[in-house]
Amino acid sequence: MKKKVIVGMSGGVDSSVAAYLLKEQGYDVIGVTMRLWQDDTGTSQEEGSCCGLSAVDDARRVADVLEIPYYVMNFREEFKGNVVDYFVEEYLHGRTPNPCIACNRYVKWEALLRRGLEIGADYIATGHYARIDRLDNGRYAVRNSVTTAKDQTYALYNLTQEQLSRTLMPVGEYTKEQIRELAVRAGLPVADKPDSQEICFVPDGDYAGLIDRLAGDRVPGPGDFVTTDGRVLGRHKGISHYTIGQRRGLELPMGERVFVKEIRPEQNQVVIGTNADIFTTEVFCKDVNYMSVSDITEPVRALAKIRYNHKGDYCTVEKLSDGRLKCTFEKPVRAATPGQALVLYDGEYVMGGGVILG
RNA sequence: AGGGCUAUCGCCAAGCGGUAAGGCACAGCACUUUGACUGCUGCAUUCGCUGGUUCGAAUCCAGCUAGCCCUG
Repeated sequence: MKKKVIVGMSGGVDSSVAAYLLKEQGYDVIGVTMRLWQDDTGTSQEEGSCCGLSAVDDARRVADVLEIPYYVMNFREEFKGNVVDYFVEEYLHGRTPNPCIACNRYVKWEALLRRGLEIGADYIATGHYARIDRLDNGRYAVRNSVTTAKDQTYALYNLTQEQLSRTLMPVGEYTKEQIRELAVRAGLPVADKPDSQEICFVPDGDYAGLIDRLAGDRVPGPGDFVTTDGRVLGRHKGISHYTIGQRRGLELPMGERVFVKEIRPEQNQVVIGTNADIFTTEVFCKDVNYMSVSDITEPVRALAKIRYNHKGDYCTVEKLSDGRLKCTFEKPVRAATPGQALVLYDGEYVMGGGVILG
């Protein structure tokens, strides 16, 4: 009896090859594109989006070539509630969200997986550059892709054991180059599509416009730029326009480069400092998801990534009585940003992670 | 309205008779799952204004204007 797998197809090269590989491996493959954001009017939405019109067209063509069943499923509500609203809310509170992590956990691996199970699937699969292993301790953990250059484990730290036990990521065994070659060899019509870039529901990068549209008068207005010792340096455009470590767009001619050191939502202030001012050695995080380990009972040394694309630095992780994690880095890290994820690594495996606190 | 000082790119600031440094800001591009960081490129034919001296002035001289300080 063939195992049935639902492949989330974005219309891009990676997920297309994932479907191809699974079929080659003997699975009963069903292609699904998730309708996430695009509205019913069918307007705009260009390439680079994971949920636009071209995505559906391309995915359908790939499914045709592979001769697998293909469906478009509507997840707009789930996406709006778990990703977009969260994204906006975080910015309103002066934090910097990572929507892809929320999308993975709550939309792809919760809504899609549930829907897949309902139609009899055994697994869900995606085109992520990561691998999943079952460890000796019985736990499932996301493992680095064979290419460190294209590693996407950071965005997957929040998946549950249940979700991981039903997940396949065939693309993690290859490099991006090999994936493109496979796409060409398999005759997939998307072999040379460019990688997507921006956050999919803000393709033009206009965060402010999106936040204005969704939050309206709840968007925080202008306030003061201040120094740590309370000196007012100027006016800012509203805290949702800034993130920790940001330099550009401040419009503060201080003679030297200055950066956002802290955002104080309750006082509507943005604290400014020099580059040296934004390094910290201690980072706290909450909402911890444990992956390769079931818990952290005593201090442990681990590599930690503080943002996507951070190469990682070593720290000692300690679990506090309230469940939060205290990470003490061996070397100060730059611009730890509330709202972003801190992901811990145990060798090649994701140990767990949480959300950075202010 | 007596005396002194200063006026150079959006901000700060070199320059001191030989044909406008630099920093910050800003813009574009690259990179990018932080509107991040970083990198690259660009950014005063012109030096408060008007005359004068000189082969040649932002640099010297005169007047005017503006700001600051002191004395009334």
